[in-house]
Amino acid sequence: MEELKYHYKYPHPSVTTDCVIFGFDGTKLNVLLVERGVEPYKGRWALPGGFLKMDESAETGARRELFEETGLKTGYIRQFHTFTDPERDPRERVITIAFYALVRISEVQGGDDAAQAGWFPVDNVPALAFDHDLILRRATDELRKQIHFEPIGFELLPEQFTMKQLQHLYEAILGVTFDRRNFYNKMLKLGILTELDEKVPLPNRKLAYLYKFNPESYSEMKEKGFRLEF
Amino acid sequence: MEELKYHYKYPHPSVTTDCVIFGFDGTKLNVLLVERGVEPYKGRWALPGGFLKMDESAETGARRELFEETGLKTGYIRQFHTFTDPERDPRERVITIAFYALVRISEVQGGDDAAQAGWFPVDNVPALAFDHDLILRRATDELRKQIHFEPIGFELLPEQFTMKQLQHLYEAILGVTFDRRNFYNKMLKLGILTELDEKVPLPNRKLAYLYKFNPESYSEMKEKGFRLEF
DNA sequence: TCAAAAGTGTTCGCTATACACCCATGG
DNA sequence: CCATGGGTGTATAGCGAACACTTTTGA
Repeated sequence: MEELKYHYKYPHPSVTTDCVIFGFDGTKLNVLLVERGVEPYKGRWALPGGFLKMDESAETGARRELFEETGLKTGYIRQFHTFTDPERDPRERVITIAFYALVRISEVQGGDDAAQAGWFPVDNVPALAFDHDLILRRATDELRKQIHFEPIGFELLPEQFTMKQLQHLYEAILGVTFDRRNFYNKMLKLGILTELDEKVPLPNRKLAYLYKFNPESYSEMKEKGFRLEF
Repeated sequence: MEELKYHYKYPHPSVTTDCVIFGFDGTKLNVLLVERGVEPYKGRWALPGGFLKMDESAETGARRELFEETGLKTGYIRQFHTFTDPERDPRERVITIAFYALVRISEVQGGDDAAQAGWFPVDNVPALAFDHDLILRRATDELRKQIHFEPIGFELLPEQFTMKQLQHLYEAILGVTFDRRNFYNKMLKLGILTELDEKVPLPNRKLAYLYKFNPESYSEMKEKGFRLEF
């Protein structure tokens, strides 16, 4: 029998973190899922996550998971909701603190984890374990809200990108289409992009300007009380 | 010695909910605090909160706390962040799921709780127990963000209110001042207010129109894809 | 020379803002 | 009759949305 070494006067729930890892493949918003190797929901796809250690904050725990699954040590990660339905885990009471992370698919290394992992378009995922469908939906909603007010989209693109790539990203996240010229103007007027000297040949087509996100000028604007709105 | 009846293979944190209860006194945004009767931080003011029961969701727990402190069974309540710093409680590992609630001060009954409770202006609270200063600050920030996109301010006012009261509320929350005429026009154009037939005499002055929030027309607009923006 | 995609500028309508006068009430 | 504060409308500027032509390159 297992040794039960930890004793409390009152019952305590288990606490986990789960992480919705978003990536962009140039066309669609994708999410990284892992296949469960153990019961319950063995063989089902699920969000990467795990138990919170007693000496780490939730964000530290979520970053640990992120690293274990993608090999990435930086990147945007944000806590967005804690899921606490008493029935959400069939075994015992488990509450989970949910995060979403934005990563560059190209920089992702296979996880150390033996678990099978894969990218899926967010609008076409298989049935997930536990309440992870709900968590994914909530994360997508939050990302959509967030991108109106914070320049987080750049975390999903290479450091240097074309305007068209950026437009596709916004369109994929928000589920709308923009007029190309208006999008260009609006983005440039925000003043948070730096135009690079180099141009890049598109897939056997002509040359396009490259841009990069300019965090300094964004911080500057934010300090001056500027409220980004896209 | 206490009886330790609950046993686990791995250590589990304690989980609490804390609730930032906002009220509006006509001039300033206020928060309900309770005085702690036990160590640690005995005698310090703190946010109402308590341990999550094993068979209730976090929101149910937070509503229970809300009722115990204010006697209110309805009202707006929203989870906004979970605080997990390992050092946030000096006794043991405690994570807290934080909510904010919006109530009408006038409807608040004294809590059943023996604890001393009181309203404080959010910009002038005493030093709080634990990390409750931080939680309060974060709640205020969230409320400010939220009120731009959701018609939640009405939860803080009487059912019937004058335009001036509504303006004062928005000004108190956002920390700005509005032009009276523009505020009137903007609010009325949103189409979520019903003008009542009755007028009310202001404090020994003339008569003013009364309005009430119209949730039906708001739901209708929301379904049509209208995005409220104030 | 033709197709595909990038770069660029103008017009128009709407919305946000700034602003002033009249009226009702109570003292 | 005077002071206080509520109710109302207009003029202007800035922003967002709609929109077309030219240029480059590879096939």
